[in-house]
Amino acid sequence: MRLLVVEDDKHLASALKRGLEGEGYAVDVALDGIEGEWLAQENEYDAMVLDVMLPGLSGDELCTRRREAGDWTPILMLTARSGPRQESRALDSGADDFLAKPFSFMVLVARLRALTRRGRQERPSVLAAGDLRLDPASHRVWRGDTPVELTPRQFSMLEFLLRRAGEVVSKATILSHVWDFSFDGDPNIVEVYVRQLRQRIDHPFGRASLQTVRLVGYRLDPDGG
Amino acid sequence: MRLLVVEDDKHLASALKRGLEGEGYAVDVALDGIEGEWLAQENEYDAMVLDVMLPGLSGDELCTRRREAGDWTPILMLTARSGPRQESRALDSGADDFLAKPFSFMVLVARLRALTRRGRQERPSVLAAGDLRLDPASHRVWRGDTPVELTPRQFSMLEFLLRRAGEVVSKATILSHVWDFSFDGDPNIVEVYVRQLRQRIDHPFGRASLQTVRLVGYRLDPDGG
DNA sequence: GCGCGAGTTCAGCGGGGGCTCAGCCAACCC
DNA sequence: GGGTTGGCTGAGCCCCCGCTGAACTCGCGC
Repeated sequence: MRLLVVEDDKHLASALKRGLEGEGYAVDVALDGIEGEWLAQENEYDAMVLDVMLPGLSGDELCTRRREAGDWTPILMLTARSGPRQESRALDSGADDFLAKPFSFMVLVARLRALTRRGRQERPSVLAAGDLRLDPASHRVWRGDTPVELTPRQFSMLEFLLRRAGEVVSKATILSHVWDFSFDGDPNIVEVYVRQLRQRIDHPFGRASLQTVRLVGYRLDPDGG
Repeated sequence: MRLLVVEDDKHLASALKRGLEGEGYAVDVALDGIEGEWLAQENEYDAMVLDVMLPGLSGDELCTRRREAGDWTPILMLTARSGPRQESRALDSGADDFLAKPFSFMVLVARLRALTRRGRQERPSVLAAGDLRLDPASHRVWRGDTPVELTPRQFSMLEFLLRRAGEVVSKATILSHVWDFSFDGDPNIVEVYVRQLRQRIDHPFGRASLQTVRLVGYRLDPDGG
């Protein structure tokens, strides 16, 4: 069982490391969000413990970004004080559990054990909106029972839209998440791919799941159109 | 299947490496305990073979420390002489099995096979995708009733793909699991082996079980094509 | 030594996916 | 209705990725 602890308070961080190692975990520690994200990208952990307040990249953001990257490692968030605001934000961003500081070490261990036992199986293996389904692992898409062929870029864009089904997503957001950060080409590319997606997941089936919200962006109907 | 061998006798170490690679394992070698611990920390092996007597850090100590770090990779310990003292120390330190020098290579392979089989919870003895079957123990492959001849590396790659049937696996993932860490050659090698596999398990049977997912990787059809 | 087979490297190719662009159309405002 | 703005469309170019065949190395057995 390998854990990642992201905590900027050095004292707490080393205490957690020693304590959790005593419980039989292998523990990696990062002192800020940037380093944490790097480690999370490069390694496969059985669970992560994130502080909400972090320099560089907050726990919330880090959590969101891991989920967007398709990483469903169990995440336990440490919130500064038991404020319902922080707690709900933590869960919204995709955390599996949270713990308010100050906390008892035994409670932390118990929660972690629950998380790692629950483990990996119940990650949403398939994203869906109505009868539109996408499986990130096998890289395949269906409308109902009909398989749909998509190019990698089309797939990546649909995956992103599905993770935000029901929300309106701006073209800029799509650009920055689906295209490389350094992309500085014609933003029209988003429209081009919207069209390609519609031609593959909507038109042949007489649907309209991918809606235009003029001047704002696009919205994927969570019911599939 | 990836192994770590920690053995300070260079002659024996390289013999083990070659022999085990001939059995289809990817093998990393460390010549002392320190290097061994480093590699064990940084990588996830399917089993480790440790010599008891090692410069730097003895096999016993290394074993103990891996267990303390929460690493329960199956460990086979090589003891210098069949002394009950060494054997019991080996098992006490958390090893799963031991073998007294001098030993027969066939016995080593058999014990390793038992360990890696036991390791993950009761994996099926025969891997299959549709009518494509692979038996890790006897090292044989069939398409339907027709036996298929594969070289060790081809076999190892097919075994890995079968264990992840249905998923898309990237070339980098394949490289790191089927080749050992010191390999830094042309990644094109994966494409070459994909082609060889297709020529043996697909083309003669008019199948297409090994699919290319452009820019992402390869996927073995869990139904065999 | 010689031949063989496995593993690896390499260069060329062919196609398809990514992206651009210019023109068209629909919506909104006056 | 006319103008303006933003989104849609279809064609086309280009380059990257994956495929392929052949050559080379190395170890091993005869």
